[in-house]
Amino acid sequence: MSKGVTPQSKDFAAWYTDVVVKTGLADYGPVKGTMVIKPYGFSLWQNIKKSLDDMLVSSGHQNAYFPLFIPKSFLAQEAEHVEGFAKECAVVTHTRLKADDDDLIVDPDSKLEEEVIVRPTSETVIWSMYKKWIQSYRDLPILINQWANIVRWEMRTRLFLRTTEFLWQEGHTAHATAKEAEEETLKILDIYRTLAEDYLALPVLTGIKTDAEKFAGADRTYCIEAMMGDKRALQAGTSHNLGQNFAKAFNVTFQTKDNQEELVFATSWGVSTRLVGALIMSHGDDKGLRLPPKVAPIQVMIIPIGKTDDEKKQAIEFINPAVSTLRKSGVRVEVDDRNESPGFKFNDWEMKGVPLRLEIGPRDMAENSVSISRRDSGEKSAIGINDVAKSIPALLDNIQQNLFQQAQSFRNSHTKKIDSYDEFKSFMNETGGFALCGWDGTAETEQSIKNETKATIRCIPLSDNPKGLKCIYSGKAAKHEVIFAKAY
RNA sequence: CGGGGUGUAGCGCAGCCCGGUUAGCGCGCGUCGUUCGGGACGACGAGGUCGGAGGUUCAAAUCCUCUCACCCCGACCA
Repeated sequence: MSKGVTPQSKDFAAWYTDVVVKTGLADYGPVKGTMVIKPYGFSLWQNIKKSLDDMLVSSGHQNAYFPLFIPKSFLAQEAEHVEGFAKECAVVTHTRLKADDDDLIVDPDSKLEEEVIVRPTSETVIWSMYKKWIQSYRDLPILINQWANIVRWEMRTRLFLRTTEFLWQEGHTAHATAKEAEEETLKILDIYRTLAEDYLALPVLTGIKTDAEKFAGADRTYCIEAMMGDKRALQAGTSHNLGQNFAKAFNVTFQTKDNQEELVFATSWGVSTRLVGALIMSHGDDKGLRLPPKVAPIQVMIIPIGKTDDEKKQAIEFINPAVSTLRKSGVRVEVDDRNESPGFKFNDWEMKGVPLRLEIGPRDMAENSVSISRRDSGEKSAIGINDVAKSIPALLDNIQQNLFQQAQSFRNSHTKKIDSYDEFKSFMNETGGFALCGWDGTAETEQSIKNETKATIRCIPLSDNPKGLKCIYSGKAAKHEVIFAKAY
């Protein structure tokens, strides 16, 4: 294995893969498009998961678990939904294997009467259950979330960004009124924005998807969109207002207070392990990862330095009281006592994105201090041993803020208002970034622009104000001011 | 499914065109010793049905045929 990772400027895609594999976040699985999330990557995911789960639970949602397998017929119940997912479903057709000479073959006698699909998302199975659970307005709302794995048999995959199987959470709520469902959809969008910005240090645009880009079966899809280090857009989370579409498909009605029968209103929403990819691509640099402290598996790595084992042991003893204090206050601190050279360890933990590194050697101990390095800025300084425990939380906080600000100013400096299509084309082909443009609201315009430039409408920002704008493509009066970008 | 490419040690590769008997190199790995403040070094050592099947030949990693797998580009993709 060569040292370090491919520089971003040389090949962003190769840099990304290098980072994921060499830092031990994930590895390729044996089946095409699958990945193993290794302990370091899983720990990162669990920190993200914990942050979001706390917010979901404290906003009144409950966790539950629905089956992996769905009757094939369920998918067909909602017309747009089936069209959206049919092409990427794993289908279970048999239940047994049998020996055939030296080989294992599918036992033809075990063919299923009704084939079963592996969930690509759970709306259908969940709504088939909600039908049983909902009779009266008193049964509403239902606010359920599940943490699960799903399978979408995509043709082209990339670690964390698009894998055949991935982990996510999917919320599925049922409401008595359209207003309540819309409020829920927006509440979740705001929780996702908070997760991205306050925990992942990832500035996001919130907006609504065009009909072409919305979820198959939704009335409206809201999303958070982020800019990656190569200026391409990544959809980081979606929140759908499903209206009464799934209630119609599964015939889920309830009795109102005044004894009327009405269809239930629904929402669904999800974020996935793709967020890990978003973190990597928005904060990473040529040395590797730069993890935001709030979700970093290790926040502080301690490197003892000494010519002898004895000196290293002294260094560890020197820092131990501070380590205990930090751990008690919830800081994730580790000591690297591997038998490697200090230089190797510095590079290793920098690649792995640990926010703070403490070096302790004879020189530090003589000064009664420790050397401290920030991964975000590369800054190094010395801190008195007695100040370590109290300054580190503040430093971690500062790193969290700084990563957010760097990502935000990067995005802002690559976001441009454009009103000529010629400029738009060269922006998409050469410069790259987010283009803020007028759009006439037609699917034809959207499709033509996609065909000609590969740029898509990422979202109609919630702050939409098309007054006086003209469509970048047709020149007609703009219906919306939208964000165009090339996306993952 | 179209176009291109690659399969040789855990990883990255050379050898193949022009067949030759013990198949190499770097990294990594093991043991021991010296090192240790920005990717240390030495000695010794372990590790291979050369993707698979068939063929040509005295002889195949190398030539021929078939086959499988994976990667990249495209089409596709909430």
